[in-house]
Amino acid sequence: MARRSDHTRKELWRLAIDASRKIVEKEGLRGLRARQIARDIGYTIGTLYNLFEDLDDLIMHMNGETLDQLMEECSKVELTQNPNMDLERLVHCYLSFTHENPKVWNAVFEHKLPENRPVPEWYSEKVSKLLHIIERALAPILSGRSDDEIHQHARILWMSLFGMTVLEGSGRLQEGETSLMLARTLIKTYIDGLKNGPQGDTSDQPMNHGDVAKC
Amino acid sequence: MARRSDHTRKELWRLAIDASRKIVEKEGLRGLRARQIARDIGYTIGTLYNLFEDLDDLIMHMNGETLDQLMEECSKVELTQNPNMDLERLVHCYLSFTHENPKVWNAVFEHKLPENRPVPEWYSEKVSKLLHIIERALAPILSGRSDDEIHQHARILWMSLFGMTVLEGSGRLQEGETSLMLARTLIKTYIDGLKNGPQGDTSDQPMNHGDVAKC
DNA sequence: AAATAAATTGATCAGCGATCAATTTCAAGA
DNA sequence: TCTTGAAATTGATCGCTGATCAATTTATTT
Repeated sequence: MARRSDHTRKELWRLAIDASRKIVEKEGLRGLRARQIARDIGYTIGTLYNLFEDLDDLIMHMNGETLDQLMEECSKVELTQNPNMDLERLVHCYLSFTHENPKVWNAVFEHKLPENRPVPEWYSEKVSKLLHIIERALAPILSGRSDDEIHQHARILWMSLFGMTVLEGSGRLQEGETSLMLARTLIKTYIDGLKNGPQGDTSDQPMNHGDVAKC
Repeated sequence: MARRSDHTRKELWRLAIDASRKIVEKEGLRGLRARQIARDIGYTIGTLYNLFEDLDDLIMHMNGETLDQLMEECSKVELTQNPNMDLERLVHCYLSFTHENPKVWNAVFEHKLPENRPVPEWYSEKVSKLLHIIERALAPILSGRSDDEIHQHARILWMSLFGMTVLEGSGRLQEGETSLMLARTLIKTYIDGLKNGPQGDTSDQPMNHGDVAKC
């Protein structure tokens, strides 16, 4: 009963990813099954494997779209030249998104490619673009410093936020604790540190990797 | 061929967890199979399921022991009253551990309990103990502030570090970028922010959860 | 020695991701 | 309009997986 003209390859791709997202929304990444996806879109497993290399591939594309969506939201934040305010808004945006799509967002970091399988370039690029927004917001405060340094601080904030949402997503926050609260305090404190910190004392900041000391 | 007196329950428990750790060290959490564990310890699956509720239970215990080990390492760090130095040392300790046991450490956050299955209390307690070390190191700098606030800052730093190691573990760091570098910069900047930050402007810090603003 | 409790086995189940020969569909060429 | 070949689709099939549980074996208690 092949039905080649029911849907184009692109349409099928959309159907599959949308169906996957819906499953993940309900059941989490753990509940995602190839057979269920196929059933939901009215095709068989074989077709699914004609569209995607394997489930990992499908998940990467689903997560990639999640990053796209977050990117789109964050792009709506108009940057002033006030890093405090800009970052506050970006954080709001970020956390609103993760709160509205908790399971889908969790899937982004819950999923791990098998050993020795590299993260596709197109995926890394999506992450880079998100980082670039933070960099632009952070830049005014670091006008005197190198691009590398700005980049590093942006990444630190990004990773920190990331850590919060990971722990929030796995239910590790405490009673009355919100990632929004935590993130606000982080941003505020970190920016204070950037503003007021001893700029001279950065002797070993650039490039001393490798020599991780023993405890 | 039941061999009740070959090993006590506790010995079997040890064997199983040690075998699991060895598998994870080599293959990562993805490669952990009940049958393989059973084979490695010279028993059958049935026995494994007599020891643990299910694989999730076993993994939780394995990860719990990983937290214990990290705790033990961090406990060796003698705290001076210099937060900068103390945290630097703790971070070294933390990152040394994660670098020496990358896959085992990854398993701690890669694993997720099924929906609606709460994190066991004994597990959360292990995390709390680790946090408490950071709190103690951070306390001198925040002598004037409430315990809650100290606690919050400690948790923020913990979660931030966590985020870095997660991303490092999944190979998302850049060329020439080390979590040690990033963590150092984070700690330094954050502590600067705590020292020099506008202490009066903490109006909305305690308790305003719930109202996550729209983007 | 008998009875009881605990540990251990391994066949078994339902389900999984993945594969691939066979089939069906569609579009292009004669 | 008929033929042909490429692409899409199917579904049976494979080798796994985590989990279950009646039957068996062992150790302890009475």
